Amino acid sequence: MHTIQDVAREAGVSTSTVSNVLNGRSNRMAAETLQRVQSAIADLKYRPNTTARHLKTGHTPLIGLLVPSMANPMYGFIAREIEALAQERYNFRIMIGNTYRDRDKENRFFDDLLSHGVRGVIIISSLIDEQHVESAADRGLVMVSYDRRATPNRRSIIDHVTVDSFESARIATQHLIDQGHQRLAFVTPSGRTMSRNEKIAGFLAAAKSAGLEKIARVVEGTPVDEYGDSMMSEVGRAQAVLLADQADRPTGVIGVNDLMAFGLMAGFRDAGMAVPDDVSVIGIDNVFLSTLMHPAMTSVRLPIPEMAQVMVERVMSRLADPTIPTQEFIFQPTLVPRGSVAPLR
Amino acid sequence: MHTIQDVAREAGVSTSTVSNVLNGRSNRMAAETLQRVQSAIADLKYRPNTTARHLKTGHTPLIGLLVPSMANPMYGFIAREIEALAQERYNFRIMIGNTYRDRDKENRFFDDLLSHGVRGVIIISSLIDEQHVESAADRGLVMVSYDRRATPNRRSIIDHVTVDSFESARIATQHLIDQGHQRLAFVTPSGRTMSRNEKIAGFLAAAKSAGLEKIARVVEGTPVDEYGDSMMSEVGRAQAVLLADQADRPTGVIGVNDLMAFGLMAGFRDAGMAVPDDVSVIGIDNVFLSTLMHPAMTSVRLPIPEMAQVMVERVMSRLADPTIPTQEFIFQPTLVPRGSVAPLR
DNA sequence: GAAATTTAGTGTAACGATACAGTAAATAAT
DNA sequence: ATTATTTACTGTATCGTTACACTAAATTTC
Repeated sequence: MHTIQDVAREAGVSTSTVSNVLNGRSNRMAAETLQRVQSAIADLKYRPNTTARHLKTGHTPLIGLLVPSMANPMYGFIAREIEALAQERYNFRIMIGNTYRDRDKENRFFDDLLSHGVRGVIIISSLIDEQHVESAADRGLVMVSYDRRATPNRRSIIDHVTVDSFESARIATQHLIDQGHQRLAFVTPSGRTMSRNEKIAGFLAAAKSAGLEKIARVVEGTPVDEYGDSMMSEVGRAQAVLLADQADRPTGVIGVNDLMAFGLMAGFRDAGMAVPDDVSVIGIDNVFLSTLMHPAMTSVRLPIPEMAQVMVERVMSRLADPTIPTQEFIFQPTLVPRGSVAPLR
Repeated sequence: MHTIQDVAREAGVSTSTVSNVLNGRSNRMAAETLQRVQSAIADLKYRPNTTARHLKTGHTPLIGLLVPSMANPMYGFIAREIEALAQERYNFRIMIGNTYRDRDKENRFFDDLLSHGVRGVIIISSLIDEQHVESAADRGLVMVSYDRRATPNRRSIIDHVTVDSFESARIATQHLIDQGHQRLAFVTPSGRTMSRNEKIAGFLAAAKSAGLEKIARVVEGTPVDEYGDSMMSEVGRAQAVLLADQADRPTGVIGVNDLMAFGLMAGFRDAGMAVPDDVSVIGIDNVFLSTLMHPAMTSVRLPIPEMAQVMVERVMSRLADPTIPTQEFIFQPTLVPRGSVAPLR
């Protein structure tokens, strides 16, 4: 690996001049000098040392990305979008970590990010309490949070980019109601997150507006542990078997997300029920796998590419100018009807 | 953020002494001094600047991870395993990138890794030609390659950790043969990778040993573009529809991987065929979603956690001592029978 | 009791870049 | 013709660490 000094020597100029070339200040030199420096750079295949740059400037072309689990196809999809945008549009790379919705793991990642000098962070976490995220922002991190609403009437020091979770569950529920379903259930793993709470509220609101609030049920399964969300489906599967066994079993079931709903479909089948003939199932996320299920699963689409774009733009803008006020961006979900929901017989 | 100087001042010692404490050379000082430094560190909540450390020592606790696409659940799973191990066991973080099986993207990532001073790299890529990977290793990267065999009779400068792809396809095919299937097809997207080639060979070998080589067919679909492997299933789906339309259509079909096989199952259903009654389908990878399919999909398990562990251990060992000779690690796959394969009627 | 060794530190030059002040020569202004 | 300004650079301190050479005092050895 060559250094800027090698280039300077090769081109017969000072390191300052090479640095100027590197940083686009070529107006300060003769065209011929620029040429010489450029060919020296090319000849030596010189690439600036990001670490040294960083130490001097305080900036590093890296952003942190915290996801609950990369093994969850939804987060894999979001991560892919974010990485691609950051890389192609801004030449930034991604430092990624699994946090398993664990506050301590999140905190440890913040520490590492700080010690690496990384200042831009996108965090996918929907833990109820975001105190630790706020205090990480206090320590200098430029934070964009996904899947969480801002606290109302309170100026936050972090950006929030989220889908309207209330609405996503509401339209899923409404879809079931529109198909004549009355005995409704919403299934979630145990352990409350902000988006889960909102979805529950959306579910309940839809049920209530149809006069169904008395029989609408929120079913809380076992917790989803750190093994990253393959558990999610298993929880759904187990709950479906339990639900199927009940006399007044629901005819329309909403999964807190697609993985849960996949599990629900499998579980109902395990219990001898047909989807959608005996029970309708709907998920939220619209991961690409929904179309591969049998029947293809009805779901609620989240505009991930659009949201990823806003998240990346936001970190980048606020990294460039930290005085920009934070904002909350709320995206609207849309229903994607497929085969797992049928009219009530 | 405090620096080592702040700590030195606070503790009333030199920065050298603080550095010694930081690097575990506490034998060189009085117990009382160690105490003072430690409490200064705690009081100031001091954390060493990784960047400055790196510039000085040439080491950075970061490894690069190249995956074709994080949106592919298989790679998400592998990435999760690798990240967790690197973090928990070695306190290393991960710089990740999607490469879409594109040599230029891989090369650009190598450049960035080098400029960031990252030396340990795990690359998941199975491009036929690994010249560029070798030359990245020449430039100083400690490489561990997944899903590729080493070139026979040739000492490589990169480690290879892979499942026996030939065998994975062979046992999948043999399973179909054992169930009485004779008209076999192996479906892959167009574009050859090393592991795809080996799987094709394994498929053909199994067919041949059963005297079926004349009718065994390798079906190559359209290419899978950069949109990261949701395409994979779509290719399978389209090919299944095409296959279903043929008079001598296969009764046993192997997908190059689970995503492909998911698509195949969906496509056969689209064409009015029942799985497994009319056609048996088997995948390779055994992603957790296989169990959620209807019917649950038979697949071939790859020992990912074990492989991830070897990969991480290998980068770490060779990072510590680059003179360690490279090795090839080949893991054996196992059949996981489920419901998508049935005896030929 | 002098010399040798150990203990408990310290001082300073790097690592590879950039920022900023400085400068010599060329050109422009009056 | 003198001064002012612009052009085209260069020198050096600095970012936060660590490595290594160094030292003064205390202890051990002979």
